[in-house]
Amino acid sequence: MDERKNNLLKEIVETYIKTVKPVGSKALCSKFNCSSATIRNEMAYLEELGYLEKNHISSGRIPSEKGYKYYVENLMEAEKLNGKDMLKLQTIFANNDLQLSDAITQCMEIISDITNYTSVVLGSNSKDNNLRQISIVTLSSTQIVAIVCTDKGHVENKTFTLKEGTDLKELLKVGDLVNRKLVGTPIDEVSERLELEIKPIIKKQIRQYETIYNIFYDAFNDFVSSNSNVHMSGRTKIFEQPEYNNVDEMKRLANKLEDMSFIKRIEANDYNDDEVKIYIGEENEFDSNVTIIRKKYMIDGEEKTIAIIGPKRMDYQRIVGILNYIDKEIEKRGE
Amino acid sequence: MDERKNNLLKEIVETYIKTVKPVGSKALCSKFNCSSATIRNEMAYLEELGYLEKNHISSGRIPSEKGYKYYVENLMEAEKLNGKDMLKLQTIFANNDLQLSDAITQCMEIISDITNYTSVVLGSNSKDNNLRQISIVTLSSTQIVAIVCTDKGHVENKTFTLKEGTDLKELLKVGDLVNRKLVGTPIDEVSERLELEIKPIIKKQIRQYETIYNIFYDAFNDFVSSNSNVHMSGRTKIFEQPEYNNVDEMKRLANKLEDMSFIKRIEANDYNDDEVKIYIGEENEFDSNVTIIRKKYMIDGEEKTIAIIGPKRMDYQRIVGILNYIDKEIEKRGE
DNA sequence: CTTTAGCACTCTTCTTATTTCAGTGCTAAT
DNA sequence: ATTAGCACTGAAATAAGAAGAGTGCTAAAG
Repeated sequence: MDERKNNLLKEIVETYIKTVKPVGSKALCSKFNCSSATIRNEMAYLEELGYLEKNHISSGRIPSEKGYKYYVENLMEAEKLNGKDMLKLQTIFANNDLQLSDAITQCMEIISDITNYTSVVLGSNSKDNNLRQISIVTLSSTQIVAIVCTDKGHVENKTFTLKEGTDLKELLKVGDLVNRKLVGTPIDEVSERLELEIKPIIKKQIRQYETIYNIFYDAFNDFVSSNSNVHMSGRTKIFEQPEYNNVDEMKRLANKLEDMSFIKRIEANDYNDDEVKIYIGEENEFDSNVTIIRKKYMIDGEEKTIAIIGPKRMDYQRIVGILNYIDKEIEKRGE
Repeated sequence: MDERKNNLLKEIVETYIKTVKPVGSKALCSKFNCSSATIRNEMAYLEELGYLEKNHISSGRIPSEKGYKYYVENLMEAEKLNGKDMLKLQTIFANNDLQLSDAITQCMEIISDITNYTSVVLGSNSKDNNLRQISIVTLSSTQIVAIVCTDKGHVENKTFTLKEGTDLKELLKVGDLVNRKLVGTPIDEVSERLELEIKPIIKKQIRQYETIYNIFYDAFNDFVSSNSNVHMSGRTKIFEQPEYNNVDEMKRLANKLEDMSFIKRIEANDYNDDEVKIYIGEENEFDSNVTIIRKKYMIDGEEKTIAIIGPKRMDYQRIVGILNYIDKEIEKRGE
């Protein structure tokens, strides 16, 4: 890979990102001061290495996933934030009355708007949350709400309709007991400790212990399986991208963007550093026909992942620039 | 409209619902024991009345919106629930451990699955909710969660990052004050009373009254504009319907199904009885190319609307049957 | 050894024409 | 009131052709 080959690949990737049309040899002559034949020779070589692909034998070249990856890792220039983009985001962060998490939400909205990509903010997994408090709010003699709050600030609630004659005082008493005994417990261990530590106690003291036990059990169980900790912006924006402008692709993507089991895959397992991470096509577990760029942040005391979902020929520079800019703004807030 | 004309219209509507293909005169001969010419005469008459339409001059007929409406109001037989449908729903309601609202959610999932329509459960408007309780949960010296709960069992929460040195005790004190003074207030009047009744008091007693006041103000304000009270199932199922099987329709619908300002229109203003209501095409405010069938229910003490969104040639009988069946099951529970 | 002009070849896309077919409206006869 | 018959319409499918962008390869030039 001599310098010209690098430049050529860079040029091809960047024009393809802009035009979405296979790049032919003629169009590149002027930029490289040589004939189309020379370009074709180089292209053939890049294709042999697996960086370029053809749709059919006589079409122009498009970057392969490997090509994008090489581009991102070796060729892409240090991202510089587009002035217009920055301006729009600045006005949001400038508003200091806004809670950080709200500012982020608004940001993602803007980003989806100006880029036509879909963006997701994923909160920390319920595993990393410990019980902070459970409150029982009574609505009537047969209706209550159980509200569970974790140390990361997640709140889940569930309304219960009780059997006529259930003793609310007993219910509240058990609530207090849970608060005294179980605060600090990881959310997904609460069920177990409820069974082992709370049940034996209330079995003796509480008449309708089974009904009441089930309420607490349900309240926590819903929490673990809940998905309230995901915020998506511009879910349909990605459909503006030409690669998805056909019925089958749209359906496929729309379905995945609805399905929590897919959304959860956006946050991968091997996730232990602070850099912007780029997952191109097959590299990501969400969908092999998209690229996901993501980064983690500390937002209002909680570790969150922001991910941008776009086509494989996503505007990498721009998105990396934006994500790093957000980082800076968050740091400013922290001071 | 003599009997034959009625039967003809009914037949046309029902075959079109099944086949999604314009209905020609020949296909109906055998059913009516007459020639296609006779059918054509009758069809021409029904078209003149506005019940039928043609795609082009020599195509078969499809029902117009007026035609569907006439069908629904005059021709459709008393809905009878399909046995298979009932069976699937029965098993859900049979599980008495399930809270009613959860059963409903599961139901909607099933309904979307078996019909390929989208379904929505809309909770009551925030206007109808009164403050039941606000809790302040402290997470750290600079982080708190404000949790607002209404008498209908809605819960909203918001995490706040406080300025270093904010007095948490004072914050909690104001929380108590709000609970003492404002419980029972309609949610959308809370802001006003906060300003008029709470602010003057804390202005005297609390040092950082402005910061603290803003927290409460924000917590309630978010509540009013929130949309957590909507649950949608099978958002993408409707795309299986052939009428939306093209890129433009899909985009249009997908956008509307994302947009709260459209979703809210599903629950109309003139909404004061218990019957199943059917809004065909232009009749509904959500989208002129769909039909919305909806009904209101009392679910866990709250009035909720269930709406099914499908094409104009929706299977009216089936959906009306299902919605009425749900009603019966809810009543059973109430006993 | 690298570059390039030239040319045959491939494949897509667009346009146009042709055919087929389902279905209609109208007329005149039953 | 019904129906057979027929001309007519428009959609959909198929085919054929032309244009165009782009390639690979060869042989000559630098």
